[in-house]
Amino acid sequence: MSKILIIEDEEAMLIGLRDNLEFEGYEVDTAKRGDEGLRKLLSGSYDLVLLDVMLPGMSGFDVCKKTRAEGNNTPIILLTARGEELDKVLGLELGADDYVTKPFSLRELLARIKVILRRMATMKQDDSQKKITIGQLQVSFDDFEAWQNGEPVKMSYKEFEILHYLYRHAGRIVSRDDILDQVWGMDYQPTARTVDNFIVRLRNKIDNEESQHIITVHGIGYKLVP
Amino acid sequence: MSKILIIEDEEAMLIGLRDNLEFEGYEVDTAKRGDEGLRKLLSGSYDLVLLDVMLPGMSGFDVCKKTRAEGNNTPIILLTARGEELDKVLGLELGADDYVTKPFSLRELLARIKVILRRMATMKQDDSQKKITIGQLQVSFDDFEAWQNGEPVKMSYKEFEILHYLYRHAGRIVSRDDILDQVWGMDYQPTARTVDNFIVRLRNKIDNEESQHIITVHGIGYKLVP
DNA sequence: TTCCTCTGTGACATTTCTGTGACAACTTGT
DNA sequence: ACAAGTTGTCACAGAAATGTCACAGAGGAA
Repeated sequence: MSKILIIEDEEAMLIGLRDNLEFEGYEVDTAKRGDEGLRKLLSGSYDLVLLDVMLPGMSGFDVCKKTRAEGNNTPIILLTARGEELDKVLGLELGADDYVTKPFSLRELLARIKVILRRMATMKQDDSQKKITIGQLQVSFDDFEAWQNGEPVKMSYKEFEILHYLYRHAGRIVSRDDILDQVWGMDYQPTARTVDNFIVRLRNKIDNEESQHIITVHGIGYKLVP
Repeated sequence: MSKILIIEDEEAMLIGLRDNLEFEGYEVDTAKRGDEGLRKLLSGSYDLVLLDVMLPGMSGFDVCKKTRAEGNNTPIILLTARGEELDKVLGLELGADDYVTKPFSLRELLARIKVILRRMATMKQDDSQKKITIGQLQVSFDDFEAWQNGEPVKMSYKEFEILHYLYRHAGRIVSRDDILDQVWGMDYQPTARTVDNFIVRLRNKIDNEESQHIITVHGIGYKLVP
């Protein structure tokens, strides 16, 4: 389910929103200060943010501005008080996606949340096909592209094919012969040791000291754990 | 300037909106009945529609629904009365882009209009016959013209076609065969190496030392990054 | 015709990818 | 602990793919 971050200093409002959103099935995180909220927003991956304008630490407008300046496009709904009308315009031009005016009805807020989440969902589909993550590597098998925290990583065709085969059989053990048959085909095949060499190259891109994702099963083959 | 259609039966509201929008520089057309509004909407090409919910002839909801059913995606802002709150959700799920609740402030409405028109403007850019920029080259595919910082650059027909194909698939990898099929057609085709040669010629016009826009994906094909 | 541009090809240079062998490190069974 | 078998890893050479250039026809314009 969608994760929503609420940045709001008023205790009663915060609790009310949180409870209602959780009741609706959303996963909710909260922050009471502007700077704290910005930090959470930028670190965690939220699907939507409810952002009060009047905040200690840093104003909602500044949170909004800085978020966009960081290249983060998480949808933001501003919670404004009556009489901040001029600010509304500003707020929307600042990069917010929508706003509601206090006092607002819960139903209205929920409707706007639904609209924005739906819009996001439809936008996501086309802007990239499936990007999957294996260890510290993000991979798009359709586009033959790979990244490590945003930075493109070079991978050869064979490397993609072998990783793809492992991925399709993730959690199961595959033998070297399986890989040879599937990736190279029945006709011509190199040594089984060649597979080991490709495994090394893949490991260099996927694993690090802490986490091992391509597991050796001694005497049998390899296993990819996601 | 943007053309806005107002569908609203209340005379005072209609005139007030029209005058204000015209004052803001928009070109305005109006309709007082739902069916009349739908007809205008479908025939004329408006950039945005303000649509009242309570209308003689046909309700705003039906206008909205039928518009979308016809495949028309003109942005629609619903004008709803207080107490139609539940309808709001419905309205937005019906294909409307936004709504305001009467009585609304003019500034709020103008802000929402600006937001939607801006969103549309950024979406439109690709399908218009604008001059697009790839690297250090500006191209108009409709006119078969190209420039480098203002100076005309000679490009052959095939070069345009190949670049256009790459551009239409920008960000995605296209194989040499894809290009051959799309640019030369299925019947007669030159060598795949011919594609490479054209890529060289395009690169000379597009890339420079600092920035590479036509990327080689070894073993697969090429990719244009904007 | 003559001159020009555009296409497509071949040849060669350069880059990238594959596959192998050698040796080190590890696992397993005794 | 030891030997035998497996796997990890590296450097390197050959293979394959790509970059690049010069040039020859094709076709059009003067």
